[in-house]
Amino acid sequence: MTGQVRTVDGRVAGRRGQETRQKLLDCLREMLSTSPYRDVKVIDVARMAGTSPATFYQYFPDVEGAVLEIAEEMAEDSGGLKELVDGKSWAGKTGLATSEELVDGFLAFWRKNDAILRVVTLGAAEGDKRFFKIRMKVLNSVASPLAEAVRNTQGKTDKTVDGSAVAGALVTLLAASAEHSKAFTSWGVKVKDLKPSLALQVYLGVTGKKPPK
Amino acid sequence: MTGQVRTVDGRVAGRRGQETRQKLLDCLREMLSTSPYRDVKVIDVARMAGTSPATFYQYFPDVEGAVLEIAEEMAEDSGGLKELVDGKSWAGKTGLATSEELVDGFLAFWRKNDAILRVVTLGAAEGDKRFFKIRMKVLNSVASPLAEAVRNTQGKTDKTVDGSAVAGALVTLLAASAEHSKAFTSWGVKVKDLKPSLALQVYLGVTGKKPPK
DNA sequence: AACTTGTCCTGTCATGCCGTCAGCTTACCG
DNA sequence: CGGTAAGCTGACGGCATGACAGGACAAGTT
Repeated sequence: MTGQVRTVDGRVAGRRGQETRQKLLDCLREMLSTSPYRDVKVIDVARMAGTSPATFYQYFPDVEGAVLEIAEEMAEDSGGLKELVDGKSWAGKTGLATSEELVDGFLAFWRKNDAILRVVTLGAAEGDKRFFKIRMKVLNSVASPLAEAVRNTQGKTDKTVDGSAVAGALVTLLAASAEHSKAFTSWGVKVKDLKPSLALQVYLGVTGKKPPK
Repeated sequence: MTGQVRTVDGRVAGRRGQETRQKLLDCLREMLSTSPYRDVKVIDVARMAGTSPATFYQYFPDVEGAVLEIAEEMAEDSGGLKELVDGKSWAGKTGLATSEELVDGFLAFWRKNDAILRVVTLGAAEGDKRFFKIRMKVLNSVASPLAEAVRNTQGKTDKTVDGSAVAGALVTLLAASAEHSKAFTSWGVKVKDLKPSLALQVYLGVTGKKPPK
C-alpha cells in the first residue's frame, strides 16, 4: 500500500535512515505535547534526537510536513474506533452500555493523541485541506457507523431525523468535550460526571428516547 | 476602569501612539485571518501597518501578547451574548424561537471572530491559562444564563439534571459546530440545516421535552 | 584487501526574522 | 524658544531556516 519511505531529495531510506526518521518523529511528538505548536522549532527537535537540523530536512520538507506524517499515522490508528459502534445493540440497557463504552473509548483515544489532534484541529479550522481530511477520517471512523445506527433505530419511525446530522453533532460534541475537558471542570463538572452526561446525550441522540432505569 | 495605555518600557501612550498601536492590532487581526497562526511574523504585521518591527515591540512584548489584547477586546464584546438568553422564555413555541435565536446569534458571533477565536481555542487547549480564561469568559456569557434556564425549567421536576453540565455541553457543541461547520458540509449537512438541528438540541437540553409542532 | 556503490549524516553558508538599544525626530507646554 | 517626554527607526548580535557539497559508513564485488 504505502510506497517506500523516501527522503526529500528522492533517495530510498534504508534501515538506519528509517530509524533516524522515526526518532525525529518521536521527538517531534514529544515536543508537541510539551510546548506550544507555534514554538516548536526544527533545531529543538533535531537536538533532542541527537542529530542536526540538516538531517531533519532530509526527511521532511518542514515542521508541518512531519506533523502531517504523525497525524496520518494516528488517523490509521483511529480505524479501531469503528468497533465501538459496529455491530452493537442500542436497545434498552444494552444500548446505554454501548453508549458508555463509546464515550469512554472515544475520550481515551483523544486523550492519548491530544497533542497531535490539537494541531490537526487547528489546521482544519484554518482551512488546510490536508489536516481537514485527516480530522474527517478520525471523526468518520465513529460518525459513519453512528449515522447508520441512527438510521436503523429511528429511521423507520421518524423520517425527519437526519442520521448524518445527528451523528455529526454527537461526534463534534465528543471531540470538543475531549479537547476542552478542563472547561467542564471549571463549570464544576468533574470528569467522572462528564462521561455519563455525554453517554446520555449519545443515547438520546441515537435512540430518540429516554434511557431505561 | 482600565489604566492608561502604556508602552513596554513604561511610557504613557499619547494620541498618536495609540493610533499606531491600534493600527498594529488591526493588521495583526487581518494577518490572523489570512495566514496560519504559526506563520504570522512580527515583521509582516509591521510592514502591513507601514511601520517597523521595533515599533511593534514598543507596544507588545511579542505576537502572543498582541493576540491576547485582541482576544480580550473580543471577550468584552461577547458580553452581549447574554441578552440571547437572559429573560427569555422557554415555554412552548416561544421556547423554540428562543433556541433558534440563540443558535443564530452564537454562530454569528463566532463567525465574526473566527480567526481570533481559533487562536484562543488553541491556546486554551494547550493549557495556557490566559487564553483559557478568555475562552471561558466568552462561553460563560452564554453558559451561565443557560444553566440558570435549565435549573428553572427542569430543576423542579428532575433533581438529577445538572444545569451546569447540560449548559456546558450545549455551549461546547455550539462552539465546536461554529468552528468546524465545514465538517458538517462534508457530512452532507448544509449550514441551513445545521442551525435548526442545533436549535433542536438546545431546546431538548434546556427543557428536556420534545418541541411542539 | 582494495574498490565500488549507494546510504546517511553534518559542516557550512546565505538568508531572513527576532528582539534590543541608542539616538534621532516630533509634539506639547511653559 | 528651550525643555521634556513621546514616537519612531536604523543597526546589530543572535538564532532558525533551508540548501548543498562532501565525508563517513555499510555492504557487496572483484
